[in-house]
Amino acid sequence: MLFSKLFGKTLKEKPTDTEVSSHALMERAGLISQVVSGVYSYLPMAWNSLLRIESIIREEMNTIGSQELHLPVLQPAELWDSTGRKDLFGQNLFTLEDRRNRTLVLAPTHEEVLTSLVAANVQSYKDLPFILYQIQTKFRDEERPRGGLLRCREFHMKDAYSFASNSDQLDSAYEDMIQAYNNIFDRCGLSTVMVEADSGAIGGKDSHEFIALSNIGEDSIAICTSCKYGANVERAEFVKPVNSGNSSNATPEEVHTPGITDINALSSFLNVSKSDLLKSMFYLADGKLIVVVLEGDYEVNEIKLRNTLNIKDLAIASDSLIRSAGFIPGFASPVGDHKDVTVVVDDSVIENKNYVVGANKVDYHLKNVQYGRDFKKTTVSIEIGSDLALVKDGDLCLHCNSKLKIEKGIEIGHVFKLGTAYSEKLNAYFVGADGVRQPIIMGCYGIGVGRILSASIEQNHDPNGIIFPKLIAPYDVSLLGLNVEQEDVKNEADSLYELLTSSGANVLYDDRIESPGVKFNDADLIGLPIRLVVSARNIDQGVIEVKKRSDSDAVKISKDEVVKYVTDLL
RNA sequence: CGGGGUGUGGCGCAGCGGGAGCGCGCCUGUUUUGGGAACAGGAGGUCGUCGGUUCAAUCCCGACCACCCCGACCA
Repeated sequence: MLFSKLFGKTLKEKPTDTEVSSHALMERAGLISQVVSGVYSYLPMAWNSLLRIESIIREEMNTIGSQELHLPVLQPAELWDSTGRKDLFGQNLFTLEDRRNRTLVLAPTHEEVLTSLVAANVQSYKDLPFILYQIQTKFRDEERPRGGLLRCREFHMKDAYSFASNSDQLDSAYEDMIQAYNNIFDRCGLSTVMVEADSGAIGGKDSHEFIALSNIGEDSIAICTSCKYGANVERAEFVKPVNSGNSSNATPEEVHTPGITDINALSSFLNVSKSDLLKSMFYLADGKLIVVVLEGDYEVNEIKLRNTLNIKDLAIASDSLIRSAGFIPGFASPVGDHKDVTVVVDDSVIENKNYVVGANKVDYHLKNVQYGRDFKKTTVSIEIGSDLALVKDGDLCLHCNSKLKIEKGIEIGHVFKLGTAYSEKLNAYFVGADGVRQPIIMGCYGIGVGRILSASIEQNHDPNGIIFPKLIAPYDVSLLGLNVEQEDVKNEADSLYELLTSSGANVLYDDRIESPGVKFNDADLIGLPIRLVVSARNIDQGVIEVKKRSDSDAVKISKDEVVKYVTDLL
């Protein structure tokens, strides 16, 4: 490719509306251009990269025996009603009407269409198992798109679905997929970790996310510093120490605590550790007031809370609501008789004794309070020992007791064992060897193609620009002709371009009449893996200068050997 | 959905009740040539939209829209 013909201009300055570096660099290097919030045009260089990423994905998907197909974006809304996901996606679902006033949706994902397609094509266990996948544009009306290609409203995603007649087949597809994902991210130059994930409202049992570590990421994960455990903080579990303190059965006693309304103040006022205090958090859950009780050094994990109680709408309760239920904010606790309130207790509270809790009376707390005797969980059918606490940095790993570390990252892949939730709703059944009709067991597996590009740039850049991993770079080589107005430079650069191109390299040849500084800076900004310099000075020495974008120094290679040298690096 | 910010040429920005400007980029010419060259000349803008105030609005007032950030939310 001749730089003089390349569509897409580089910019000297960072565009105003870009905050994260990958986004700014992609705009500056002329890779993408925003059309509206969360929607981008991919210019030729970005498109080259995305196609290379897609072909890596295809290779790895095909290697594990998946078949590619292509499903529509435009889908009838009723299909989404049949699984209840129209409501679940809610505002995030783009909907439109056709000329006959039929409501259609722009698909945010494809479980529904594919499962109904499969339902019509699978009758017997002999038809199973198999994996289907596609790379498709998806639409989600995100409330807050951000970070360029990191969170878009229109984006490319690879989605794969496995269909099995028994759980061994599902497990095996899941394992194959994990292996394929690791290969894909590896080849794309990404450093990722696989962690346990929350499987959400219609999820199955197992679910893992692939996270590209990055401090601009929107996901937080807890990783064990010693063993292999890692989980999204949404579901991360950790050791909750049992207090060794006194285990006497002292009776509750009021303590005067004037103006002490929060855990930190109470802890220092009474000179007891926060884990000896109980925190009562009030929520409005699907219209009902609930109080979550946990030790003072923990925060409520709202995802765990939602999952445990199967809550759809969850919000912090207002002070007025708390008061009207007979509690005093700041001095509230579940101790006492509270008919209309559901009490939910974190498992850390079950074993320990002699907590300090609010007295439901202004300026007073109670000490020597214990679960079971002085208050208990009410009504709801949760098992004792529900874990409702949010992991924090330094908590201990349940598996090896080492410290957990909290990291941020970008979710670039997600795998789920869906089970039979979709096949039951969409009537995708098969007849087993025993003659019994049963639902197909499913898994689903997504990868954000644009997110791979963004995350990869996020992990691979320096102050001068992008440092493209070699397998996903838009071109392999930047060939700079310095002062190509000089005939010998132009001839030399032209012929090197021909030689490299014919030996299989994808070369971006900077043939522009521009000063050397401009060319060096653009080459750094675009960040192709290898840079070659042809100049009068180098011609005199009979060499071509070769520099890897990731290295700081260049090497001089003789003209005759440079093509081999470069193609060996590819 | 709450809070904050910004809308002026392709990009980055300044400005101001009465001539729409600067830097970068772009075009032409001359000189230059290894890390964003110099000089000269030139093209390019309904100042986000609508309404109001005023003799006069890019500027003041109001509404709306768009975009960005923080939070909430998010298989």
